[in-house]
Amino acid sequence: MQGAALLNERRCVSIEAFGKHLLYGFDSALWLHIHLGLFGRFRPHPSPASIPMGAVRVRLEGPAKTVDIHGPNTCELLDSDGVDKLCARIGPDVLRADADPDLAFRRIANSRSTIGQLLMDQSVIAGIGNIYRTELLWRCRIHPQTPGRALDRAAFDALWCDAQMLLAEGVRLNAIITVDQMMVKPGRGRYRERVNIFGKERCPHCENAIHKFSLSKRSVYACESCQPQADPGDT
DNA sequence: TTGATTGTTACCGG
DNA sequence: TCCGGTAACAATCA
Repeated sequence: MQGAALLNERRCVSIEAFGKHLLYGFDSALWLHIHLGLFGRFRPHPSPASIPMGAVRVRLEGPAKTVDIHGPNTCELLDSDGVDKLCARIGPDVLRADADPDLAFRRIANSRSTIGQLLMDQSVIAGIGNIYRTELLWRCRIHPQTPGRALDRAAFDALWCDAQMLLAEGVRLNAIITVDQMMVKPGRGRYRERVNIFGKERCPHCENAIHKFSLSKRSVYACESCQPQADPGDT
């Protein structure tokens, strides 16, 4: 936070997103790097906003709106060199036009780790979180414990395309929605009606029980019937 | 009041 | 070099 004063009265001239990392470019060649992590939140207020409430790390003030950023995982100032280093360690972002899916495929195809773990590794593919991991793999009929090297190019391409589509919808509706035919944002509440198997007990496709287990220290769900595990001999 | 959780990184050891 | 495990940190909700 010691650098925050450097941005006083500065104008934000560009905003970039690399996966879940946000970069606000200022006319002073400085970048504000924000990662919201698990708990970070943007809270908008009409301008002029009153005194910040709670643990506000950054306030971005415009003529009409003011946005307070609470509880980000990362909140720091970077110069161009720092931005280059950050970009170098983030894998291709499915939502970016300049993303290179070949790079993601090579990293997956050369890894003994499971696809469930690899999808959570931001240096492999950026932007996919825990809910999208479960939902994408279910939609593509891939078991989370399939080794990366067992995934063929066609399966990867299907996964990449579905991720592009789902994440774009997520941006459009500002909500994680992975069920088909939900073109509008549902009302407030939890995700139960927005997802297929995450946090569910039954598979909507075959009605079999959903298996919950831990992968990369996070809960993952799978339908053992719709997402059969690869024969260990295949790897 | 407590536990779970839409995430990431550093560090250590095998 | 790769990978697994652990710890740290953040805020909110049921």
